[in-house]
Amino acid sequence: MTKLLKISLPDGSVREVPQGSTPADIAAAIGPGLAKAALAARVNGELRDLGRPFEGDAELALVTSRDEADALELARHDYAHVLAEAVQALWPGTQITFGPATDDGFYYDVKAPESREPFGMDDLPAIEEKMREIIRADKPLRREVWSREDLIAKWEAEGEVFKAEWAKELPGTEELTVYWSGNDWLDMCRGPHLPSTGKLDPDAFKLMRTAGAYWRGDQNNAQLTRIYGTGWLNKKQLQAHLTRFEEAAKRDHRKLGREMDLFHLQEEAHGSVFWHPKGYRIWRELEAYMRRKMDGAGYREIKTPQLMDVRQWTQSGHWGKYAQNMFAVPDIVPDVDEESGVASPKVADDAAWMAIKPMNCPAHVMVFKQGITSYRDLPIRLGEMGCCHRNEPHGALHGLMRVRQFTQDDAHIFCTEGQVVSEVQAFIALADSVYRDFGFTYDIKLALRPEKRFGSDADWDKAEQELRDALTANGLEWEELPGEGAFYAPKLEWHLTDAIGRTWQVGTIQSDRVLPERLDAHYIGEDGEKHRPVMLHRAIFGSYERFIGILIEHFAGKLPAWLAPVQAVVATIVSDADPYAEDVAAQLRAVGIRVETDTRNEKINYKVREHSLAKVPHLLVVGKREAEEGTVAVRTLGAEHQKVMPLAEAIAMLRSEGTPPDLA
RNA sequence: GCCGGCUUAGCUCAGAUGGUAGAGCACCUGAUUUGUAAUCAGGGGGCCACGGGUUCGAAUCCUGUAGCCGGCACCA
Repeated sequence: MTKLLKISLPDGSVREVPQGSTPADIAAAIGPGLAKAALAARVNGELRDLGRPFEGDAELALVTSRDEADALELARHDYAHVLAEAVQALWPGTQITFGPATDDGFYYDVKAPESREPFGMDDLPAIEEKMREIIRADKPLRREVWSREDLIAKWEAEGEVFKAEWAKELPGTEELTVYWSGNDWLDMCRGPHLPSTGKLDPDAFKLMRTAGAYWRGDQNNAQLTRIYGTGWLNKKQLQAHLTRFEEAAKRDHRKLGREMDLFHLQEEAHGSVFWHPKGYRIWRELEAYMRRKMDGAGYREIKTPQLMDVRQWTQSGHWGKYAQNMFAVPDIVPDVDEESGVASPKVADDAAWMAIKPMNCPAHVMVFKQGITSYRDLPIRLGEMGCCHRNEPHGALHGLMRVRQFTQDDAHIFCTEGQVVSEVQAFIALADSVYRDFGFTYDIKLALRPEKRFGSDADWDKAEQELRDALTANGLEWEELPGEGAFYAPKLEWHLTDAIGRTWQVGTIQSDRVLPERLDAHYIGEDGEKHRPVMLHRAIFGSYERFIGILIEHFAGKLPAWLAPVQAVVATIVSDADPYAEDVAAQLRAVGIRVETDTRNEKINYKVREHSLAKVPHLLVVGKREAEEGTVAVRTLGAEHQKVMPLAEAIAMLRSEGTPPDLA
């Protein structure tokens, strides 16, 4: 007699079913509605196909579209498969590789057949149409276990060199599976999948773009075409996503930077920013804010050279590791032809080379090393608004977010072994207070030792544990990222979440025992002997350029009043009010409010529109009435109506709103 | 750096099939003195990214370079 399997359901009930039963059978037994709605199953917590038989007694939870995270993951994975099937149906000879789900959809990396060019945007509509066909055909997705040899043979027979390569490396110990789409197409895949392509909504996905991607993420390998799509459970979700996508485009800092006249970039200095008066005003406010924060936290600000002899960078290890990303400058005087004024620099073979600093650390160690430091002086916290240059790969440059010249809110804390945890704790608190002031929430990640690194394992163990201890002491949770640390130190990273849910890595603290060693920094301990200090590298904004870019996108250009380049505009309705407008502006200026007047001969509608688009927080409209009564009509950005108030009240309001959060 | 795309006035963009450029906004001038998101009229403005080639003739075709855009790789 065959033994019945006991399947327990989330409601606590237990069903007994014969061997070979599947979650789909249970769903059908419960009711036809559930049978139709079921997309997959969680069997003992593991997400599985509906049609995959139980292997023993189990806890079962059926997954429907109400289990959104699971349902989306399944749908996106299936969209990816359908995408690959569609591309191969349209262009036989296309090689397929991988196609995972992403945060908002899916992609598949493919290689176009030799007979045609790589796929491009123009191909997307045809592929989408073919995908819809496959979805409407409601092809069953069937799991099958294959031997490794059969898989390799299949891929080799079909000229799928990437798939064959991968199959050869799959561990022999694991059960290898394929999924059929109907009876005519299959892909090697761990699964799980929906029961059939018809469970996908043909109107809930959209192919977004194509891009190059390397096979297995290695730039020495073949370049494939990655086809990106966004995929959802229904059309409404897709629409909502596309709207969000447009929203993100509207707040693009490159676009707003031009519209708001904050900065520009140009070919002659690509990757370096030309800050305009309004953009630099934001910078100055941020810098003043950060100085107050750092002064208050016991940092002392220094300024160190832009150019240092390459010897210094060799000693620190940066020249060896990053020379290709550094700007090197020969220490020479170019010949100048007196007549023509033409300079012709020649670099002698024995010329001394200098390099523009790509970071501030070695220079800070040099400052630390001046004189003799006692343990009584520690910790020493040296801060610098350090302007650095890195010759980034050209394809990496992106507006303010990735530049070749940037200024960090940098600092290095030199401390004893025993002070590390409390210094990290203090920094965690400082960073928190800053991010709160800007209205960001964040997640903290701990990046652990990379494969290529300096320093002993014992030191790495200690350094990583100190960071964990500091987080624990501050009652915080974190995620660990193996292999992501810097070559000299593990790091904590602050990942901010902005107003539309995107994340940005900004702040960091790294506990470094390598650089003090390499540059021979020491202090005199209680015992009168020389000791190595630990060096904590840390930044909160990261770089001013990038942080301003993030702020622009976070606030969609509508910066809080304390950061707004122009905090108020006094606009006149009739020219009779001009003298009063100037008087109002003068009074505002006298209390430190950044104000402009607009007395142009234009309609008030025109002025309101223009200053609203310029994202000026407050518009003070004055006409005959206000001039006579000593009032202003205040129109706040985003509001549909205005409020008439006595000038004194308006000044008080603007002063309070324009006060930086740390001074409020 | 790699793959694909793009580059026309300050900005956003039109300019099949080759015949040396156009709109809106912005700017300037004039009129208008206006009550909360575009007043009207006139005017000026372009080495069509840059270099080479094909052609009687190139913004249009070919080619090289640069920058930008979307990714990839990189990110001390």
